[in-house]
Amino acid sequence: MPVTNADIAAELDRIADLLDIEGANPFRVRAYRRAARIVEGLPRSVADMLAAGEDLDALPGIGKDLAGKIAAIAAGQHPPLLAELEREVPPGITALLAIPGLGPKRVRTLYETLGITDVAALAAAARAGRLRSIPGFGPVIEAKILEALSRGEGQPRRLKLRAAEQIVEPLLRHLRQGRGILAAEVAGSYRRRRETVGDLDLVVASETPEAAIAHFLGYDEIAQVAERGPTRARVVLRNGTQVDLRAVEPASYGAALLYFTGSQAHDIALRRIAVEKGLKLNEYGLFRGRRRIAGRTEEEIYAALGLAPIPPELREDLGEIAAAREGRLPRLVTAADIRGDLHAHTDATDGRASLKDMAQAARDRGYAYLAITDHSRRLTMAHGLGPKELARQVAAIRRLNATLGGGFTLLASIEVDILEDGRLDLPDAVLADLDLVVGAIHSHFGLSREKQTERLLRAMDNRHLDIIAHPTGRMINARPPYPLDMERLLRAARERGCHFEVNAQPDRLDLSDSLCRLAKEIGVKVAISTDAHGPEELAFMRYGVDQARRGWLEPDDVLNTRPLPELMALLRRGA
DNA sequence: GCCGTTTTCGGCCCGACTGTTTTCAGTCG
Repeated sequence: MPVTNADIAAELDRIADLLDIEGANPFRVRAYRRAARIVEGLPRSVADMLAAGEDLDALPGIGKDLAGKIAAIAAGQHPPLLAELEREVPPGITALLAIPGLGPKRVRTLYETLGITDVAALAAAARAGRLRSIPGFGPVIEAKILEALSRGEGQPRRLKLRAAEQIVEPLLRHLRQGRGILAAEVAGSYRRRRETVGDLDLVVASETPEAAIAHFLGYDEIAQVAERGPTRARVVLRNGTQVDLRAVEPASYGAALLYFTGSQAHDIALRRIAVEKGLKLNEYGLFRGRRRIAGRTEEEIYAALGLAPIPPELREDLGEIAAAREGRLPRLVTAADIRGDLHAHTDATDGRASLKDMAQAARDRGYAYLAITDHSRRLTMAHGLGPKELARQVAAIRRLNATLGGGFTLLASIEVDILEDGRLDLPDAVLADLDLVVGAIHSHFGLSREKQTERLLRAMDNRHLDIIAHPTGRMINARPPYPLDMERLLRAARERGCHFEVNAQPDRLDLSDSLCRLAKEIGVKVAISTDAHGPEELAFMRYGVDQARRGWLEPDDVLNTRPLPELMALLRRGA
């Protein structure tokens, strides 16, 4: 079993947790956590980078020591530091940190006074009323722990972005109706458009922050108020989502938005810049001494720090600050740049709408083209098309195009199955008649990394294949990506003139943000496609665009920002 | 543990809220 970047990040987080519980230097703990986030966000596997002879300590935030430990973990070794920590602190104890209200200090106290090392022992002690007598604890904390345990907390639950949106929209409507609320926005990872969000962070501007808090607390979906103060409240909604609201005066709104949008690493980096300039940055503004020199908008704060305004999607401390300082931030792709969709199904296979309805919906969105990519025959459960059925569909598409007019074109295409050995599921002669060919893996997810990579390489050897759809097969919160050598695949794609998809289904978002960035670095253009199975799913485009933006993609990096003739010229058959 | 056209040692972002405290530690983001 290869050691993935996620595995390495988890080990680094475990070291950080154990060090934290031991009472180590907090900056040392932070270094491990920061390294975990860096490794997690790398587009390429650490194992590959090491095999290529790259120095991990070239990454900002990773020095010689951490580079050595990461290499050891990647090689499947147990770092001596971790072994040592596990001798001193029972390793299972880190699970207690996931319980709200329990941090490293209290967890350590629980261990030292009552010998508690796991959730079951904690629950037993709390039920027996033994926590309240520990110094620093009391009856209220004991009750809160019991309540958290009864809610089954301890396992952080992250919502997919689309689910979060459905919670956010009515909540924002409620807030914006509040008297004296001048602006309201969702910040946090939601605003950065991460594929999943933990909790929701709201920021409102009001001359009377306390009244704004009171209005927020009147929202009828609130199940429990966990905290409330004059400028901040924290609640849990009926559906279990935690929502934090921060209310500030308009002069601080930009500063508060900046602070609560994060990421934390981005915020810390900005504050360091402020300190270097003899300034102080907090959620109320940017200050020289006691005088506020910026705060009403994010833009004026960035400007005062000598930075171009940084779009929320880039705020991960992954190079955006240097780019903003040097005036080389990307001009990110937007939904308005998209001219068409290159992956959609109809009721000929597993879609829900007719060819005509899908065409109509795409045209109504202002698109110039829509590729119809039904499944091929191998996918029997989706009633995949064989050569004859496909020929009939192609003829129907040509006929429909003759009647549609208005600068809109349906493209005859297919989502052809990539078989276990890398061959495509339809004969070349059939594929040659199509406008473009999208290929995808739908079976044999369990192949070794080597075999899965070879499979896709072989598929790309077929010159009819234009785009690899949902390249890693991952399903967010449900199925990990199958192991692939993505760097090798992207380099091969560039050589062959093949392209990769950013599948915009909110459950997929595949390529991910960091893989988008890798594709751009290697020079492979991507198609942002919805894989719509009905007209309404054409609207998923914006989720794909969001991921592409997180991956630093500009309009030129995206195939379907182009008018049809330019698009066709970029495909292999046009070359 | 990281990092440095001020530094290779001595810094490291900043504040709100809670509960348990008689003035503040712990947690959280």
